[in-house]
Amino acid sequence: MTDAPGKPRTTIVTLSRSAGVSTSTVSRALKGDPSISPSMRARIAALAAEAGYMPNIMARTLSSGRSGLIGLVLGAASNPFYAMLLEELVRQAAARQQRFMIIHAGAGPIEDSTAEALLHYRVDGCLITSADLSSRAADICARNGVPVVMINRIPRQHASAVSCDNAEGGGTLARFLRAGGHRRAGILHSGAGSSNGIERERGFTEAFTRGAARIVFRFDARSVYEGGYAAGEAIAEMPAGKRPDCLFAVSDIIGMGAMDALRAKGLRVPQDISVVGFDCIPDGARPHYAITTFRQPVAAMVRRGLDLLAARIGEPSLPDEAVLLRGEIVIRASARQAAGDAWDKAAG
Amino acid sequence: MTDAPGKPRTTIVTLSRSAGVSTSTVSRALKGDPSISPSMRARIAALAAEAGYMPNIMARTLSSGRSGLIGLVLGAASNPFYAMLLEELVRQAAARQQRFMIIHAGAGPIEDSTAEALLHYRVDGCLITSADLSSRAADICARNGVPVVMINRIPRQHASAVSCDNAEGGGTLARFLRAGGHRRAGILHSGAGSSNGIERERGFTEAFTRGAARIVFRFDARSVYEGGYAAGEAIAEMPAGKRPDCLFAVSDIIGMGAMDALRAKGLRVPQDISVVGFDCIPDGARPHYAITTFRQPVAAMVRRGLDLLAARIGEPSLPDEAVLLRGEIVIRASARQAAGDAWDKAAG
DNA sequence: ATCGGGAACGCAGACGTTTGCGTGAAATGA
DNA sequence: TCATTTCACGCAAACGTCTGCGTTCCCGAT
Repeated sequence: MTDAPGKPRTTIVTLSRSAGVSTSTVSRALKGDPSISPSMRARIAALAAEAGYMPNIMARTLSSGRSGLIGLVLGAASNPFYAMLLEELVRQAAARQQRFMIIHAGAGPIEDSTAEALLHYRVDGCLITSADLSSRAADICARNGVPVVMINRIPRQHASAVSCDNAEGGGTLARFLRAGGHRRAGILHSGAGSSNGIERERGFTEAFTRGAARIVFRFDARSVYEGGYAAGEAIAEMPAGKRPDCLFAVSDIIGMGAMDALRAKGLRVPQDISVVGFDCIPDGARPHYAITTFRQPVAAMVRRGLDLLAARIGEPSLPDEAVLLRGEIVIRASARQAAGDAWDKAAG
Repeated sequence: MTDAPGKPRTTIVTLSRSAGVSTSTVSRALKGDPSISPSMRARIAALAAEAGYMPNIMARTLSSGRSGLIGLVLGAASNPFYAMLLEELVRQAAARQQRFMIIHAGAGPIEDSTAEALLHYRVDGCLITSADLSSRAADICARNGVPVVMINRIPRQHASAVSCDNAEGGGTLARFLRAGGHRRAGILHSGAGSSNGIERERGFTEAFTRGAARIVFRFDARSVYEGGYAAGEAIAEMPAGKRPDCLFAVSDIIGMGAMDALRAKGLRVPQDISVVGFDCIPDGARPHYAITTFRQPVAAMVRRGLDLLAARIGEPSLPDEAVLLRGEIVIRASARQAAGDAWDKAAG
């Protein structure tokens, strides 16, 4: 079965024999069952440590139904935001003794056979982080009673979700731009498939369009740098009078593309046109971009997401829940702002 | 145990009963054992499909010792190269009916408890993609007979590896730069901990330093954008006569940082100084950078890596193997080149 | 002296698959 | 026609852990 040479992995049975007790006692002792005497518990713990005992999770899963495995659907890695999210997820999950099984990574659609793997492995729950609205994995989970939590996404039926308050973020950015004297905004969105983008744009538009201020330009940048770049080129082509005086990109990566295109065409950012983004990805902090943006509270989002999932794994009948976390504006050099600190006060 | 309400998951036992045969027959029929008659096989397959049967991998693992899970150690996601790698890995693994369990992601060290999870879950093998030389996970695997394959890394003891021919890549870049008339090179390396960087630098130096050409500058850019930026600033400070006339960054991300810094300080790339990188990450193709680089054959590397691993899972006694794949230079605008197509000929 | 009641463990079945050995029956060869 | 294969399938023992029920022993309270 395993490697022929004589290493009979130490198991609970091995331990029970060398301790002269039953396997059930060993099992219970190892997980701190109060019905085992402290002395016995200590003795078994010592034995286990000495023998280098490693529990066989597969066996545990088979017996108890709990695998400690969480299915993970990851968004397009071309957006550094998901890289951030991934690292934070893995870190926090490990601290909770949970591991991720990757179901999918990338922009493409999820094949059925892939999504079903999630059932084969009896994952305890499933985490979906993808702005993409359609998700086969979520359906399969829902049909089979596997709790689903979405991070960075608006909840769908049969799923809990935690995301940043996208509308509020868009609104904050809009107020900042207005305070900086901008009245003609362009919006670089990411199509109808992205729930985040839709919310951000809604919040922005509502807060921006007061008085004479209006949205004078919209462009579908598809959540990729190239899309933003194309938008920037289009804007640069416009006659100076028609051009927006500021740009709201629903994600930093788009905004960065736009900035590069504008500059390549000879326009100055922020002197000729201001640009703000969303997400606060590390790349946006580089001096070359220094993009003003809205930071999503990634660590907190991950923590709440994992909490939500853990709760539903423990008690599957819990109702779906959507939590919105507040982010914060990060002011950098890519957008002109009002003189003095008027904004600081207004921001409260 | 599972959800109380009446859904008794269809198992092999269920199927065996409704088919009126033994469980062993069902098991064998489902996996195409030739000792089962075609008619029986068809009948059982139909039954399984109809009942929506899903094998319980945990039970299979317990019995057969093979989990179909591969442990994955991922490098720092701040380098987009690993994002590329991840997507390709997940895609190809899924096609082979294999899944990844994430052991670690990011730059930080791997905790022991994390690495041991890999034993708890009885992973069939382990894939390590990280330029970082030290790796706790590899040791643990080696000690427990779990095959290890490293991608994008020089092999260590007890591990197979597949990587791009880094030295050859460095050499190619060096010859390209020489052909472009450069004689004073600066090298932006990533410290002694990166086996890739070391090889790339070695190959570059050997090919570049002929005749009057020499390496006039070295800088540890730690594989991050900021490191490259710092290097660029340092170079811009140098008196014009002392400055290198070209820069070899052992990874694109470093080179991009350097380019931004040089330009911010008023130097022109490539007019004042040429810059070449390594990896061919998508970001480097952006018009703003257009960095000349060396493309690693990622898809092929992943394929060979998975092959290597599969072979060793099947036959653990196979000796370690190191495979080097040839990459190709990608010429863009960040480096001056010789007039005409002299290079094309010389490259062969 | 009897009884009720924890405390501390042991028994044994279950979880769902896999697999080494059978074992009848049909097919083959002489 | 009989011995020998080959075919197709069944038996049952793992795999390692969990857990619902006992069972024993010891104590303090009647």
